[in-house]
Amino acid sequence: MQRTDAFAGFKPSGDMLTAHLLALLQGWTAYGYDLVQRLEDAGYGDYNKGSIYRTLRQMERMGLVSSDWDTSTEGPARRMYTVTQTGLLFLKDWLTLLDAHRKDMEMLLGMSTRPIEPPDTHRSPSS
Amino acid sequence: MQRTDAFAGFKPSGDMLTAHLLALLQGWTAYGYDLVQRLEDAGYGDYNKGSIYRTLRQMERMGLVSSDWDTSTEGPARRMYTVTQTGLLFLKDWLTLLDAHRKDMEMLLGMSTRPIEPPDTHRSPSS
DNA sequence: ACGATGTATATGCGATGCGCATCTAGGTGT
DNA sequence: ACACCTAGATGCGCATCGCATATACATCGT
Repeated sequence: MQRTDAFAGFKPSGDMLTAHLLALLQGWTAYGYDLVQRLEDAGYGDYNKGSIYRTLRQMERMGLVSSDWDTSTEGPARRMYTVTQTGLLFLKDWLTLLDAHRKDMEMLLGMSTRPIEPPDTHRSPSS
Repeated sequence: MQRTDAFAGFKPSGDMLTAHLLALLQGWTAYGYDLVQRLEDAGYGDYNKGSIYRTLRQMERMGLVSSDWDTSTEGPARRMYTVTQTGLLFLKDWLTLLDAHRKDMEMLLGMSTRPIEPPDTHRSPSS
């Protein structure tokens, strides 16, 4: 997390990448290279190629997906990933957390999603 | 990110903590100890005490907040934080990103926010 | 036969982030 | 003198991540 100005070059990763991958995998099996390209083409964040492979393996260690090799196609073997029930629960929990966080934000920012305007001068009522 | 089962003991941090702190600071000044307690009491995630102080300093390095010492009160001096315009922009961008991510998720999960049910047996139509 | 290119996965390195525990230090009460 | 509360900060060890690079199989052109 070190986008220089406000979010310039933000690269989501970690939990967000995990969520993206789980969502892409939900209902189908897929392999890494395909996911890399789909994330790239669809413009869902510009993730790092290596991070995607590593995150998939990590997700497997966490039990969110399972994998096995597919040698039936031409070209190099593909590691096919399938979402587990734990993975689906994780995805559900992630969305729940997102909503809770969003609600927290709205609460803290004044009960409504009014746009945030930078004040010309900030007040400081000092506790 | 290594909650064992689905999200057990999830501790949001990084961007989420930054967002929480910015939201708490928006419109007022505050100091770390106060923020620690407010986050704790309000149940906005159970953040680590040390992480909060370090995140605040990091936010300052990023230009999201500015700080100066307050020695006017009794007790040890307090480092008072104030949100900058960059901080407000960051907060706005964060919420925009959250919404975009949420929309991505809905899109990928089938155009609706239908609850995700773990299937009793998962299908694998293979590519 | 052989090198270039495309497909597919993985890892080493250096930097950063974070949880946990601990430390410093001032102030208050007994 | 001592315990306790307030307030902020740091050292250690581990995980994460971007970037670059490595490995390997297959296809195509010459």
